[in-house]
Amino acid sequence: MPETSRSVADPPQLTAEHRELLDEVLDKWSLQVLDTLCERTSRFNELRRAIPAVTQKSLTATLRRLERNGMVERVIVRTRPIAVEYRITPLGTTLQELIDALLRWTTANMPRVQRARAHFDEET
Amino acid sequence: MPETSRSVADPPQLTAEHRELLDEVLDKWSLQVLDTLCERTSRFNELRRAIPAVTQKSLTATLRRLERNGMVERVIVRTRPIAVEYRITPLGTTLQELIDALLRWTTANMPRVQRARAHFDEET
DNA sequence: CAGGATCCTGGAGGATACTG
DNA sequence: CAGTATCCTCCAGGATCCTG
Repeated sequence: MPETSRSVADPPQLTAEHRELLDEVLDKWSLQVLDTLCERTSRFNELRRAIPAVTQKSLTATLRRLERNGMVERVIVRTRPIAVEYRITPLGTTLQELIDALLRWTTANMPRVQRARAHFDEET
Repeated sequence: MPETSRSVADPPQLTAEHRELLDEVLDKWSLQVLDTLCERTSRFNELRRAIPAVTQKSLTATLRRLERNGMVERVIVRTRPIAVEYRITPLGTTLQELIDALLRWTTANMPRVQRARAHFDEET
């Protein structure tokens, strides 16, 4: 069948829906939150301490977003005062593997990038 | 040496530098620009037509950013009027492979994500 | 054709104060 | 402790007009 075939692994189409999911899940704070939760389940204020630069508002928003998309699970512990634990889900773990691939790529190619930048910046 | 060892593939550290590179290179329009240029070298207005939603300003900014980071190459063709070709670099190709991995992940997991969202949204 | 220059606006996200 | 509720700022990015 002479379909206009692409390469071997047939890269999927980038729709607005996929773009939006990536935005929600790869956003500024999500990477650090997921990274922290991969090491161990944490409570709200533990996360704040693990990620000092995040504000309470942004952390809440990030956790809600990740929870809504099924990346983390929110577990309420009925003590007094209340405690809330955040743990990564299996789906979140698959995402973390992807993020690690991103970080390995940046690490491996940062020198080339910096040379490209230096070259670009010194022109004119 | 009893360093605090991590897992097998030792996931690299997320520094501000790496975060910033990912932001510059995985941004809203970059994915579509890279995707288009992977299929074939294109000129400015070809890109505009390939990505109808992008404004001229945003496309220019995206191309400059990608060029600065060594992902695309800008080739000036001295005709009248002038023509400019944008082609993907080897480094850009490695990035595209990564993006394809992202898209494969979203494609594979979109059903789970949508179930998670439905579940989350119907709770009160 | 391939941009540069301006003006403008929405909405992300910080700071701060309060609460079940 | 784990959030909500407001207010406010800032700037990415769209719309528009102009040019080598």
